[in-house]
Amino acid sequence: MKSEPNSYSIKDLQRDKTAFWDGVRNYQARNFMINDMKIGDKALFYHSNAKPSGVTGLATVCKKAEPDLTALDKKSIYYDPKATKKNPRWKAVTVRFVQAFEKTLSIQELRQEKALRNMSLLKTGQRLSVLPITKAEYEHIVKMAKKSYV
DNA sequence: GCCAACGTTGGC
DNA sequence: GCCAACGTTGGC
Repeated sequence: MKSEPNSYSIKDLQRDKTAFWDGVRNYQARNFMINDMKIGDKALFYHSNAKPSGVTGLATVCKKAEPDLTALDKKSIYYDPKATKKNPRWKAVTVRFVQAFEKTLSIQELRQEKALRNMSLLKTGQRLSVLPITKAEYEHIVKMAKKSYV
């Protein structure tokens, strides 16, 4: 799950404990949250447009997708004129903080890993803010994070 | 700031 | 349903 740290960072999640992942306005990303993300699922927290960009921590899904009502709020930056009360159009899961890495695993470091070669996050032109990862990819990145503490 | 690689919109 | 124009994302 990607976020720009100047809008919502892993530190913000650490402080808040949980966060409703609102503001996703892409159908593919939304559908991942609705169809594929279940309570207890593990997630990587990724900082985009950051210095450096990369994985900065771990989270877990603690609430399944429910309507994202910021789409109905005209004052919200996430307002969507096509959303209605009957059909809010957008949904989002809630995630719980698990861990903040001491050091960001930068996208350059991730690209160097053969085990992550096929990771959807690293594919050119991918712009989805919510992306699926495999168990192997997740575990590999957790291992990398542990190594970087030594 | 640049720009490639998308997704979305809307006229037809 | 096509597709040009436009807007956005995000690494660099």
